[in-house]
Amino acid sequence: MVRAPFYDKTGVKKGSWSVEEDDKLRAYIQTHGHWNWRQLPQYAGISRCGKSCRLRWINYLRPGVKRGDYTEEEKALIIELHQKLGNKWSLIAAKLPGRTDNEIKNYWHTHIKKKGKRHEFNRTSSSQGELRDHQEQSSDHEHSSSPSESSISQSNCPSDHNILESSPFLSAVLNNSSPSSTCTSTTEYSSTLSSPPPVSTAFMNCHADQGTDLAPSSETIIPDQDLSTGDFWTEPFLRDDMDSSSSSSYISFYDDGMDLFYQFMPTLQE
DNA sequence: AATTGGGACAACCGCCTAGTT
DNA sequence: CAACTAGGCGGTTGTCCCAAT
Repeated sequence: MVRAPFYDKTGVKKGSWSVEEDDKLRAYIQTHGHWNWRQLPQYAGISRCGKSCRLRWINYLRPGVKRGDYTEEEKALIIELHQKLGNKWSLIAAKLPGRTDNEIKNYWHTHIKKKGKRHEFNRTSSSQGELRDHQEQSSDHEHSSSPSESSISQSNCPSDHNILESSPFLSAVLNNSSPSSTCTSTTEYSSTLSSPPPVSTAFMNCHADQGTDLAPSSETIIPDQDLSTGDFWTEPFLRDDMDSSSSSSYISFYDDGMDLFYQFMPTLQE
């Protein structure tokens, strides 16, 4: 299920995370916050790239991440929000406490989309010759989003109320449209949790830890030794409290012929 | 019992955007 | 204003698990 650990040519570890790595990352972030993802692995003593650390923290290690089966409310909400937002997984995740965009994305691709295709197939095989061309198009070009598909979606997709009215939970969540009203998206969570210590404190903490378990290993590159390369080792102590999730307006779009799926969505709620 | 094919999901990759210089 | 950097997002891949054959 996970990729076997290996080291790339630059010495960066890839693949599945070990318990030890998880512990190091968790301990470091809980102590210092993630003041700079790219430099964090150096100080945490992890041979990973910053992106990998960020992903691991956001999706698995940070407190409050919910694992396991989805509730009926969550399933319905995912469907509903995907209908509204398209593949904006981070926005969808923002409405699902404890769920991450990656997890929702996986869930969608494995569970819901599959269901939708089944319904689509049943409908195709039962009759509806006029839809055949469109459906073949949908399956052959999964990421197309033609105007014709959108128009079909607009005219035939079920009302939001089908779901909303069936679930007080959904109503409550969806009616609360303010991005700042919840703190569940990856972006928002990092904004709130990661408020780093004051710069000087963070700096002192990091260097005070050089001799501890949290210090970089002797093999790791100390950032200020490598400034001449002109790469990302620049200003390390930046605030990380920008909230980008609320700034991006999105254009609702649908892929994979999902508009047809939405036609049958009410029947998927069982 | 062995094989196989699909499901599930953790992780990676590449691109985009916002902020900074 | 252009170039650069970091963070974030969405798409895709790799691999384990398990049911079907």
